[in-house]
Formats: sequence, C-alpha cells, structure tokens
Amino acid sequence: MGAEGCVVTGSIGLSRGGKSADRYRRIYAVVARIPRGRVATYGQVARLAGLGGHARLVGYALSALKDGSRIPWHRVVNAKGRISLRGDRSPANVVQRLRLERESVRFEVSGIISLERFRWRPR
DNA sequence: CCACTGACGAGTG
DNA sequence: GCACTCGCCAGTG
Repeated sequence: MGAEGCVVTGSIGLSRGGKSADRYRRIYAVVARIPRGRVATYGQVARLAGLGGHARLVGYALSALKDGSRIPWHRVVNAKGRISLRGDRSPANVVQRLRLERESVRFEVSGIISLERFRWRPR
C-alpha cells in the first residue's frame, strides 16, 4: 500500500509551536512505511525519522495513537525483538502478537522475534 | 519550576 | 543472560 502518502491525523493535543508535533509526524511517517511481515525496533524508527537516540519518543508517540489509526504500530518492537507494552499487562500486547503472527512473523519459544530474519531493512 | 512516569537503548558488572 | 544506571523527550500534577 502507498503508505508514503498516508497523512497522519492523530493529533495528540500538542497545538503549540510545532517542534514536538513535527517529530511525532516523522515517527508516524516512518512506521507507516514498515512493510507487512516485517518489524522495526523503536530505535530504528527513531533513527529513520531523523531522531537518533530518541527511541523513547517513538514509544511515547505510538502510545498516543488511537484505535483505528492507519499506523501499523504492531510492527514496532524493542531492541531485543520482544513486544513490550506497559510491562506486558495490556491486552494490546496480545493484539500485537496476533497481528504479527497473522503476517507470518514468527515468535520463538522465549517470546522474542528473530530480528535477523524479520527486521525491516529499508534501502 | 520541580518531581515522576512512560510502547526504549546502550553500557557496565 | 540478568540487574542496574544514565540519557532523552513529553505530559501531568
């Protein structure tokens, strides 16, 4: 799908000065480009968005997404290849795993994804 | 303005 | 591989 043209409508309540809002927009734009069946890490997304070193912002930005947004947030995992949402106590955790498995992304017994195999490598 | 929290990551022992 | 620390940014009380 042409994710590049996907406009982000998910405002987070930041109406002032646009610095922060612009960062969020970049983050969403990158996540929207992750192809089906692939995953990217928070740090990777931050780096691709020109925000190297701010992986935490990516997680913060994704947490602000609403249900129904077109952003494939489930394709973002941590550096260990593990799903981590609010200390593993959120139902969204299960949703993420199910969505990924449905895209053929396999989980190992330890509950992690082999980044060697499924990491998105944009060219 | 300060303290605390939160979908993280890299470094250290 | 695990536990702990520090750095970074944004939002809330």
